[in-house]
Amino acid sequence: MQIAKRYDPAAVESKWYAHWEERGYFSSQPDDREPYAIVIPPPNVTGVLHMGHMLNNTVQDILIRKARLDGKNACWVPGTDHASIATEAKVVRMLREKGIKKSDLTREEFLKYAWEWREKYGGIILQQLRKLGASCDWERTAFTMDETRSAAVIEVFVDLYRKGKIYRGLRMVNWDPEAKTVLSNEEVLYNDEDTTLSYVTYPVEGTDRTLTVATTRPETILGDTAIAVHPDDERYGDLVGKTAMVPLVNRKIPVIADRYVDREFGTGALKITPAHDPNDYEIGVRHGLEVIDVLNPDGTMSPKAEFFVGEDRDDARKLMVQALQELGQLVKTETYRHAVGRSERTNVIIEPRLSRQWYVDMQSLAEPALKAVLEGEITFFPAKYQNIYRHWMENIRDWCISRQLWWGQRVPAWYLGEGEDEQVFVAPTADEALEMAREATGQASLTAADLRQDEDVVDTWFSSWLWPITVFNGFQDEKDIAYYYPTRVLVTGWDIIFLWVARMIMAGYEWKGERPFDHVYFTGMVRDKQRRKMSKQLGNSPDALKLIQDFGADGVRFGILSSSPAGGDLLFDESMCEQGSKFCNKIWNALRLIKGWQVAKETSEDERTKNGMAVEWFRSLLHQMLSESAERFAQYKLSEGLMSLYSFIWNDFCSWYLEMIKPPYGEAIDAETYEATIAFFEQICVMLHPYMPFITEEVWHSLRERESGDDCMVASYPVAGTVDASILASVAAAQELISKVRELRNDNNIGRNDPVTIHVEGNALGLRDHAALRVLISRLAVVGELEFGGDIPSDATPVMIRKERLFIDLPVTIDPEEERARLTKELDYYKGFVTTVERKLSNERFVQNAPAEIVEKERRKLADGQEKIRILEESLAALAD
RNA sequence: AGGACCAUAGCUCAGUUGGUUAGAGCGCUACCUUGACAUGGUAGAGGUCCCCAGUUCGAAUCUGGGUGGUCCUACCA
Repeated sequence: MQIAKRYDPAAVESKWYAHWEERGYFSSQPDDREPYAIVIPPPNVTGVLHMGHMLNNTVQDILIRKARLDGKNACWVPGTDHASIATEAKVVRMLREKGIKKSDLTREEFLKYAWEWREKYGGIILQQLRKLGASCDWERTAFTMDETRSAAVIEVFVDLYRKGKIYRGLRMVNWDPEAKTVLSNEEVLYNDEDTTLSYVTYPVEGTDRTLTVATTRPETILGDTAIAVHPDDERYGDLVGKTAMVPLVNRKIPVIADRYVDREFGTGALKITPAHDPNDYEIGVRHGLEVIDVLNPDGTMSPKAEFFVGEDRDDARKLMVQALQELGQLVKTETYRHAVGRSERTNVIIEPRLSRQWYVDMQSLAEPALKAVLEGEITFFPAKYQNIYRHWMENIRDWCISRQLWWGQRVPAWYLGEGEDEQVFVAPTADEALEMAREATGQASLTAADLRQDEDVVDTWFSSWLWPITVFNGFQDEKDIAYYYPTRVLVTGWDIIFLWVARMIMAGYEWKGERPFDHVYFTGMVRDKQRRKMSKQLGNSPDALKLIQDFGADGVRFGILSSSPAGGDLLFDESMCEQGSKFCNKIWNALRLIKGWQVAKETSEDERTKNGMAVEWFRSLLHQMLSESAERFAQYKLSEGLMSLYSFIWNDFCSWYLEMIKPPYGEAIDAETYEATIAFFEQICVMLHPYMPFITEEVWHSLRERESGDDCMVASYPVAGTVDASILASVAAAQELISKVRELRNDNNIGRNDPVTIHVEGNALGLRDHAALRVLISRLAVVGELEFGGDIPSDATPVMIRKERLFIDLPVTIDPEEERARLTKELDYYKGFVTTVERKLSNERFVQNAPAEIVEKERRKLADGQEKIRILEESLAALAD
């Protein structure tokens, strides 16, 4: 069989992905097997694959492929999120480029454009996931805004309303002036930023004094309705109750006293703008102050400001400062650093705004969700996120769920009447709402036209939090949900622990009475080598698809996983992908080597003996590997698992095992060893498959002819068997000896194929009785003669392996000085070693208190060390002769 | 301001309930084109386990304090 010289990922990957899909390996239906379900964190429907997705989905694919190989009914449900703010913003921008303003469109017209956009771009990211090898059940692809998911959202909204857990409230909210919608607290990100603190004076009527306040928002002065000082502040006590004058607008406002004011900050006097600051609002309520909203929803100054109307808040701020300066009411300005809240989606500065919105009362939802995590019903990996989770859950605040957008599920609330008389009817449909309205009012003549449906949609996360239930159509149909739910593990970034993870847990208990998943695996942030976040602005985010092109999907999967323990940030470096593609090449070349061998029925006895041992040795090693890897999977130590496989394949399999059994040039290998080797390679393929699915499938098929349906992806994961410790030990000793010989060759410039002689003292390493070991050493160390007894040449180099001595006789004479130096260095090491052990053992308290086995171990260490010193000194003395 | 987590080789990280004069991968250095692979091989250098104190026969590991970092929450005129 002719095998290409180079591994060609591109061709291999598309071939096998199509094959798997065609065979239906990705799809899952309930059956008698144990279910293993994962729901994907749905990427934004208009998004493109970035490094975060690559990490996240590689992890999920590894877990799901491993489960499949373990014989479980693996089901990975893919889908996308409608991401109302982000998508609506994109559609608005697209329309603007076409010269269409959103404000000129009706809701229906806009939604038509949005759906078109979604049809066109909505599948891109899912196509890209295929390139990565993701083995999702594509037939189950869901969308948070499709019919099933939307119906669930409405059902849940109505259900919560009827339970009294959803209400409407007038509050200060986080307003995004670009998206022109309210946001939840979790969608606002705070960062320290430099701003200017302006000191402004207000004249106080009936006195010749002024009050100076410090503010970062001079433009909101136009909406001031009071000045507050601390009641115990002696500086201002006599001014409380007097009237101050707002600059420019010349409005008369009271000077009030309130304990909220911090006497230490600024001047100790605080301007109160109830419309534009949450604390000012509270103070306003306490003192019955007027609320003057000087801003429009888009962040420009409203007519109520009287000045700078129509100017953006930033421009208005500058104009205001200028105006104050001209009036002589600006005392000074200074730079001030404080936390500024920005919209997670649009990155604009959040504007506090008073408005009426829908809220979910979180208290009762949070209780079982908190308990589940604290009591270990749901386990977090890594565990440290439990603390963060607990802290948030114990201090949870109500969730603002309405959004002033069109792209999303419309709030199922209908209103009758205006103002004070307004009545609300929450129902799944307009008809039911109408029925309710007729009943409530006793007016059978009411028609649909009398009711107005709420204009808002619900928060995207209000559909996402139902995801583990709705992807299995869990509000309509029992079949799938009963089988797959709870899912096994959720894999997601820790940054959405509150936005998503916590809320899914709440929803799980609220509607299914059960956890949505057993485990949560938190991935870290993907950063660049300098630990900077990947971002478009910095241009440090590599093109995911180009990486796959350059290194192959397997190479990229290797690179992205090889240094990213759960919860830890991933410092992405392309060179890790390169290492992955080199690894593919290594595996590929092992295949080429094996497939290049001639197989014979009969080979020499030496060969068969040696190979028999090599096969048994490697079998033990493989079993050891398997039992270790089970624990690693259970603990989600995936990168460790990959790295140990890497070393197992590269070092143990390629560098040792294959070299051990490699037939001499021009000769053939015996059929038995050959078959065993093919079987080993197959098991290696299966073990590596979850990490690197493509090359393993290709190698699997190159190893031998297969019947249709005999694919690596659906093979059985090997089971750990017994480990022969004695064979591992004797081969390890042989490896040590072989390395010593190589080291000596290297140090003395002796060619790889120049034979050396080894003199064995006594029965060192049991070599007298172990033919296989003798052949092995002779072959790998290129030993001409292996001699027992007889005279040992005085210039032969002694080496210590396991307390036993052998002499390596090189075809050149070693410089006695260099040899002395080498031996002295080794002697020094052991002397130091023995000293520390002796010190320990001569300490009576150690001998008394330490466990017997530890003391015994130390005694053995001492004896071994002393023996080595004896031999080394002997050798040094011999050298002196 | 309160809290969480972290600090081990140049870099990224392992290091079980305290018990190898501290490990891996990458990188670095030297040598080697040999017949699967130079996308390779052989070897080497490189660490006061952040600092100080304590507990202990014994501390990278446990406790306290300090320093530095990351993050969360709340507030911030």
